[in-house]
Amino acid sequence: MNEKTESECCGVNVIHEEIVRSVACKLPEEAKVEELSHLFKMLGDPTRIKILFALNAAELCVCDISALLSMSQSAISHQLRFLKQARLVKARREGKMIFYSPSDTHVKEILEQSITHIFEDAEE
Amino acid sequence: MNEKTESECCGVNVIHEEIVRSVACKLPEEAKVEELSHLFKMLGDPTRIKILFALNAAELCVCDISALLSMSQSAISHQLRFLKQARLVKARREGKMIFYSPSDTHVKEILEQSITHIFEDAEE
DNA sequence: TGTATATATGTTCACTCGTTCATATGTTAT
DNA sequence: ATAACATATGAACGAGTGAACATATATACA
Repeated sequence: MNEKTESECCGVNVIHEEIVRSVACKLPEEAKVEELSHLFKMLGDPTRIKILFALNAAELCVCDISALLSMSQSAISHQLRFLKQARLVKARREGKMIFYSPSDTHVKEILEQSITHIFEDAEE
Repeated sequence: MNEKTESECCGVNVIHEEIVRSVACKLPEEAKVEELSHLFKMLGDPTRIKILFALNAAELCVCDISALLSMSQSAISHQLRFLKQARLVKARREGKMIFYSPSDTHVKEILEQSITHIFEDAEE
């Protein structure tokens, strides 16, 4: 159990040392990985996905989204907070209401590209 | 609290009924939303993202990934199982070892596009 | 000032999920 | 057959999180 190479790090034998070393250089920095996974965590919830799709179709207030998705105002507000913190949506106040809209077009593109992925999977 | 429109569904007043109705038609089906969120859940973990980046750089066996990420073989194997179930990676047996690689290029594109999103956010 | 409305937030609960430990499966070599 | 190795899997523990309830803030209007 101890005949491993010098690049050991966790008690596991490295089978293809050179390849592992070259791949290690190509991995993105930890901070970037964290940001990425956080973005995907935000997208990894059905409610938030529906909200994003809805906002891509039209600017909406919290109450409208609640009605649209048949969910409580509180639940929607909580999710919008997360989406806002993740800079996926932006808010605009108009009197008593606050209207939400996508903060940029990247999310929409990511969603569309992901749908493509699912489609092609289903067809194979 | 009861003067809502006929399109009520959860006890919330619908402010902009027409808009809500038009947006409702544009929402993807529930099944598709579930698939999407499941895909993003798979991407919403730093370990899995690193694995995907690594596999995009080179075909690797479990042991190599373990060494690369300084994590136990069991942990990597579990994550690979999820990624395989989600059809994000595929496996190829060669003797005692099993080599993993991306199942298609969509994931790579999604990852790259998402990095772009993060980059532009950081620059603003 | 009051009340009503629209949204935000704090707390709690239940559940999901990533990790670890121990064990099982499958392959190669002896 | 047995032993060694690479990987898979089952069980359990702990952290994270979505939703619901109650409450707080903010705006509009009387």
